Amino acid sequence: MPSPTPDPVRRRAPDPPRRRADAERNIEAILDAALRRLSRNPSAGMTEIAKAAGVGRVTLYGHFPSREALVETLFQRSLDAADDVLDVVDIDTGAADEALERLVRSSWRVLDRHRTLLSVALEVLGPGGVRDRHGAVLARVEGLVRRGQDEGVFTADAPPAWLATTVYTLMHAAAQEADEGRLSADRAAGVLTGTILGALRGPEPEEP
Amino acid sequence: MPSPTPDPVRRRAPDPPRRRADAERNIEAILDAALRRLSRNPSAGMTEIAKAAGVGRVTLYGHFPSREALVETLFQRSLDAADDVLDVVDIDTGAADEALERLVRSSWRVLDRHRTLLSVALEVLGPGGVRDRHGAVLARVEGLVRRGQDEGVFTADAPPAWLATTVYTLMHAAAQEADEGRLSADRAAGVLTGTILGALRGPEPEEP
DNA sequence: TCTAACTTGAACATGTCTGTTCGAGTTAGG
DNA sequence: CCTAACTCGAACAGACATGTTCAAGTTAGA
Repeated sequence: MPSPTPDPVRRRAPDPPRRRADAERNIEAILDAALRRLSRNPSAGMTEIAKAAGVGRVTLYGHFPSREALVETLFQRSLDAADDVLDVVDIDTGAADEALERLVRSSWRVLDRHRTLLSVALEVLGPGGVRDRHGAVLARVEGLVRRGQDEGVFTADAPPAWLATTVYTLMHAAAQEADEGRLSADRAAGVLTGTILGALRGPEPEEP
Repeated sequence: MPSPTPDPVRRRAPDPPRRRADAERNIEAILDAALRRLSRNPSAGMTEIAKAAGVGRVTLYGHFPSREALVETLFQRSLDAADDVLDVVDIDTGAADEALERLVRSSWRVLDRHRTLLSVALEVLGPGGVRDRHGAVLARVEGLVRRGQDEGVFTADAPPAWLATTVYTLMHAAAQEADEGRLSADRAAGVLTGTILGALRGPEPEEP
């Protein structure tokens, strides 16, 4: 049987089906490699991923019964990671614009790895749950935006959902630009937060 | 011979190899359909595109010898269209922020259709020329940004290339949000220009 | 009207991707 | 050290995409 033990992680359930150490290690290697390869090339195949993980193709299928299952796990992991960041950054404390700056500075780099993953998930898993699940994490940012609007530090002329998308989008863009060397890594963080804060502030109204 | 006449357009050369009217019509239909299908699903195949264009698969191959050739034509067309917009919008006239607002309002909708095309071109044509050719049109926006910085209406704390990317990225995002109904079409233009102008203005410095 | 240009479905060769199975070899861990 | 867990290459089946060819039908346009 190529199948080592039941299944790897699914959803937020650790569900630890005592696996051997090497299996555990390989699963990790596979997920890492998959994330890397898929964000570079969204149509990377199982063979390519297995090779990048330094693992046989059969082993890959042993842990993930299908490409879809692999993408699903990857996607869920990505969402969990985002959730963790939002927890750790303590999004509800302090002035909204300062909380946002903390958020941006702490996670724009990580977001890079996950930037193409959303489109892959959309293609493989279908728009069904994907939109909603991704929307759920965006909603947390949206909450922060709304708080900022109440505090008067963000413009109230734009819908919070749009401003949340703006944050997300610009973080992606900065990560990509930095990744391709068009934005120097050390200036990136400062420039990005400046741009985002400006965007959320909106255009200054001419008349009071 | 399934091949009607030489080739369809290539590059900026109209090169009109007298085609019959129906051929001309079909080519147009194919390009339209391809743009539509590919931006919805980047890995759409020739069969899918042909069907969407209401044309036989053989006819499609008659006009475009390969999928790559089709994407290439599509990509070039897209660049040409962008260039035309930049011409028509008269980017070098008036205050920089006003010129930018004209640009955004006139083309954010069109950009929607072309949003996924860049990634398709990257995958099919390779990063080689694609980056440069796309960069060339971005450079024109960058020029406008630089002018705005000189005039003092845009922040000088961020590199012009980054601000140009910001404009491009936010236009994409708005088009997508509007496309999926999360941003009402009538408010979209105003909200988007507000966000972009704010982003280019940057964060207000606390002290003078 | 007459012809060359054009379109078309079917069928084909080729290739790549996905999953699966087999059989034999490693390795973790009690 | 012994066994169950795990890995791996090779080889398979099926699906699907790309191009090509063929032979017969339509249609534009002079």
